[in-house]
Amino acid sequence: MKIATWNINGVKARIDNVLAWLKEAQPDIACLQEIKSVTEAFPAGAFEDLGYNLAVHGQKGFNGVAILSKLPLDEVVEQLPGDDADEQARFVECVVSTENGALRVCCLYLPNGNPPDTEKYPYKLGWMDRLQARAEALLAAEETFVLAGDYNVIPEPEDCYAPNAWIDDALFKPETRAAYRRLVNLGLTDAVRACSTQAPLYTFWDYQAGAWQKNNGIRIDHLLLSPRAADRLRGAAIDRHVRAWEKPSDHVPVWIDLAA
DNA sequence: ATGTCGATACTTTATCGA
Repeated sequence: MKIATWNINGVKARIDNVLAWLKEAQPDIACLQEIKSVTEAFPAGAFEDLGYNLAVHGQKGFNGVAILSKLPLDEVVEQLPGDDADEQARFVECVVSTENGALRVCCLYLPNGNPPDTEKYPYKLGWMDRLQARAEALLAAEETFVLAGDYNVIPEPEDCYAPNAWIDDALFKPETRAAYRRLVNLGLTDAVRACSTQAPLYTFWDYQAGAWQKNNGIRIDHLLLSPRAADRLRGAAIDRHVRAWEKPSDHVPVWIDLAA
């Protein structure tokens, strides 16, 4: 089965691209970030017509996430536990039934955190602590799960075009990378890195300064797999050709192929 | 070279977030 993640940068602006990509890629499950829409305004019918069940956690103007799934959604959680005062729509997770048992898919839009000398950065690090706790709880329950989304984290220097230019950025600061390493070191598998011998591998190219034309990209969209999910990993890919389409998102879809 | 987008509001241009 194919599970994808894609920051679409606005569902209203991107609906034609998203539908075209869904028809081309045929993912079983697609985790979308930055829908920039309230739940009520999300174009559910267009996705239901393609055979998808929906779990949408929207917000006015910014953020917003959604899961599209061809399998029925047995359970949906719309909040990352750990802070009831957090009103930003950055998380939705679901459980689906597969031939190999229950699979939990978490769709996350981790805070950007810039500029780092503002309250935005501690919010990002706090959010990463909560994600760590969520992963620990699911591992303790021996669940099979995938954490898919826009992490706004450049894991390693080889994941960006000019590491020295990113040193003070919230996406690459040592504290950010350390928090991401703590998460992975729980025993999770970075699917794209596990399936590739290449570097660099980018998933985002800024709209500015001809970043796409110069291939000045960064790798910030990740699928982290629990051990039981990693055992079923058959492949992973980045659909970078989508960045060359008309009116593209600044991110491209990233997907994995799991056995059954 | 902070060079581009998308969404919002007491809109028709400035702002915010990325």
